[in-house]
Amino acid sequence: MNAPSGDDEPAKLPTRPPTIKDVAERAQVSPMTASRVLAGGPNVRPQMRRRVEHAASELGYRRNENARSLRPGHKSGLIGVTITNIANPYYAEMQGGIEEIAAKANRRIIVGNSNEDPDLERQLVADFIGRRVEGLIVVPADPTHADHLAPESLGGSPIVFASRSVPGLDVDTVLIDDLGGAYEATSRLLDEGHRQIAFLGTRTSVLTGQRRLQGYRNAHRDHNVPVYEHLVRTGQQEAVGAERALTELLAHEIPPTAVFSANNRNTVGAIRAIARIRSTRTSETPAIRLIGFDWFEFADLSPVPLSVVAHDPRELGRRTAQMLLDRIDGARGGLAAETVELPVYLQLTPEGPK
Amino acid sequence: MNAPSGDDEPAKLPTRPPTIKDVAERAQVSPMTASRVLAGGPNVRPQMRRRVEHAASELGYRRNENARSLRPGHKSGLIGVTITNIANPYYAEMQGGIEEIAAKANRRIIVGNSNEDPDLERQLVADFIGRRVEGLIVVPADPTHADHLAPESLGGSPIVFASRSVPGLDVDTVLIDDLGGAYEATSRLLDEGHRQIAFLGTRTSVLTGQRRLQGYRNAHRDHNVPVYEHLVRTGQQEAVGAERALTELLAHEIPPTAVFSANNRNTVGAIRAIARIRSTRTSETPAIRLIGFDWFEFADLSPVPLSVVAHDPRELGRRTAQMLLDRIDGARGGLAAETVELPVYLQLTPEGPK
DNA sequence: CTGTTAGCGCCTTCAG
DNA sequence: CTGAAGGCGCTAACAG
Repeated sequence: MNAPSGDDEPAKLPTRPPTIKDVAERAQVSPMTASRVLAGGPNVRPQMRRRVEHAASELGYRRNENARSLRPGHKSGLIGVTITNIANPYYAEMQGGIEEIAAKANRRIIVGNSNEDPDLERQLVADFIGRRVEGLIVVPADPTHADHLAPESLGGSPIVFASRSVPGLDVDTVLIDDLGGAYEATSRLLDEGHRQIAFLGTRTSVLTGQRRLQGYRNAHRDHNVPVYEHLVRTGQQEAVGAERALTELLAHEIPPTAVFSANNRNTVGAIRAIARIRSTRTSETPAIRLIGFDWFEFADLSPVPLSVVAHDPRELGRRTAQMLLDRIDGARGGLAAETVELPVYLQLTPEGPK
Repeated sequence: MNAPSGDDEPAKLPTRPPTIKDVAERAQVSPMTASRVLAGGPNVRPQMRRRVEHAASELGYRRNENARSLRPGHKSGLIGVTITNIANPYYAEMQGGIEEIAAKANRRIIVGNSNEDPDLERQLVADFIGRRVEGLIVVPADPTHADHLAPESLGGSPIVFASRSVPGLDVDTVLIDDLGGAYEATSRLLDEGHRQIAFLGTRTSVLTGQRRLQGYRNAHRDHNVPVYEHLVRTGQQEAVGAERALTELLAHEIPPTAVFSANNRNTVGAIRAIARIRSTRTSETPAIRLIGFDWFEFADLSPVPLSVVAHDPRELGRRTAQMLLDRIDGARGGLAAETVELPVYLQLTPEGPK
C-alpha cells in the first residue's frame, strides 16, 4: 500500500523534500507547467499560476539546485575558498570581504580550513571541484607543494590566490605590498637612528614572510647598515614563540634597540616581551622601539609604544573575489594572469584600518 | 563535424568537465565499469581497473557530486551556516570550530553572512535548503522575525542555533551561560563594595544582551542593591558607541565607580573611555573598575585594569556542529530539542581562553 | 566479472 | 497556452 494519503493534508513528516512532480500533482498540472511557473516564466494562465504557487507554498517546495546545476549551461553558484587558518581574525576579515562580493553576485562560498597543510588543501580543492564550484580562492599553504593548484589540474575552474603567491604558477594573485611595507618600516627605524633592529617573522617557507624579510634587508642595504644576523629570528608561527625569541634577544650582549615584527602574531609576542622586560628595568633605560606589520584592534592601546604597517584584509578579500568573478564571467577571458599588490600604510599612531 | 579528435591526446581546452562517460570511452569500457572502479568497488578485473584509472587521471576526471547527490539515499555533504557577522573574531573562532567538526565528519560548510538582517537570513536559508544541505547552523539575527527558522518551514533539515536562542521555537540550541556570567561578574563588583556600576550592552532585542542584563539585575537584587537606571546603557553595537556612552556616564553627577560591559565591543569602548578620562584626572582619583564579558586577545595587556568573563567560542562551534551531526545521523532522532549552556570563567587576571 | 536499464529532479525542445 | 519526450551525470538493480 503506497497509496498517497488524502490530497489536501500536507504530510507531517516529509521523509524526502517535495519535488516539482509533487507540486504538479497537487496543483493538477503537468510538471512542465509547474516548472514554468516556478521559474517565473511567461505563457501560463493566471489560474494555473495561482494553483501551482499555492501548492508549492503548501508543500514548502524548494527547487533542487543540485539537480538544476546538472542541466547544460547551468552553474553551481558556488565558490570554493580554502584558508590556512579560518580562526585568524585577519583571514576572517578577508573571508568577510569575499563573501560580500560573492553574495552581490548571487554566489555562495564554501569554505575549508587547510590548516597550512598542503595535503588537506589538495583534498579540499578536489572536493570543491567535485561540487563543480565556479571558481576557487586559495590562500596557498605551501608554495613548494602546490601542483594541485595549477590551472591545468583544475579542470578549467578559474583560481585566484589570496595573500600569498606561488612562484612558477601563472595564476591571478592578490597580495599586499609586503616588500614595500617592510622596507618602509625598517627604513623608518634606521632613519630614527637605530642600528640594531631585530626581525621577528614566520618561517620563510611562507612567501609572505620571505618578502617581508627581504624588505627588511633591502632597507638595511640601501641605508648602508649591516644586518646583525643574530637579530633575525624567523620561525615563530605563534605569539608565544615570538615572545620567547625576543626575550632571548634582549638578553643578548648585542641587544636590539628596535624591533620590526613581520606579522600580528609576532607583534603580540613582542609587545608581551617588551612589557615584561620594561618592568624589570630602570626608567632611564630607553624604551624599545617597535613597528609591527598588520594592524590589529588595540594597536592604539598597546602598553608599549607601537607603530604598525596597516592594510585592509577585507579589501584583499573583495579584490580577490572580484578578480575571480571577472574570470568566471569571461570578462578577462584570455588575458594573462595578473598579480595585484594592495598598498600598506605606515601608521605612527595606529588607528583603525583605512 | 563533431567527430572527436584522436583518442590519446587530452583536449587542451576542455569546455566542460569530463564525465564518467568520457572516462569509459577512453578506457574502452562501459560507464558502469568505470563507475565501479571509481567508487573503489569490488569485482573488477585488475586490467580494467588500471585502464579506467589511467583514463580518469589523464582526463583529470572528478566525479560530479551534484549529480551523485541526486541519487536516492545520497546526501549533499553540505552544512549551511549563517552568521550575523563573519568578520567578528568571535564568530570567526566559532566558524573554525564548526568547520573542524564538520571536516572530521567529511562534511563541507557553506557560509553566509546575514549581517543581522532577518530578510537576508531568510534568503540564505532558502538557498541552503535548495542546495539540499544536510543541516543548518544559524546565529539567529532577530528572534522576533524567525518564522523561516522554524523546523516545519525547513523541509526536514535539522537546525541548531548557536550563541543565541529564539524563544518559542523548539530547536536545539547551544548558548553560553550569559546569565551566570553576568551575575558572577556583577556580584564580584558588588562584593568589592561598588554601588554605582554601569552596564554597557547591545540592544536588548539581541537575546544574549537581554540575558546579560538580567544577570546584572539579578545580582543587584540578591545583594539588595538598587540599580541606578541611568547607569544602564544598552544599544551600543560598536565600540565607538560604547566609548561615547561611558564618557557621558563618567561626566554624570552620579558617575559609576565600576563598569560591567556585556560584550567585547562594549569592553573595547569602555577601555578607550577610561584610558582617556584617566589622563585628565589626578592620580589620586580611584581607578574605574572594569569587568567585560568575552575574552579577547590583549585583554591581559589592557592599559586599564580589566577582568573578563571568558568563554570559548571555538568550543561553542564544536558543540553546535556535533549536535547537528547527531541529529543528521539520527543519533538523537526523536528526542526533544535541547539547549546546552557552555560555562564561563571569571578571570581576574585575564589569560587566553581555556 | 561486465553491461543494460532505468530514474534521481529539472528544464530545453518540440509537438499539440 | 500546455504537455510529452528526452537527457544532464551518476549508480542501484538486475541481467548476461
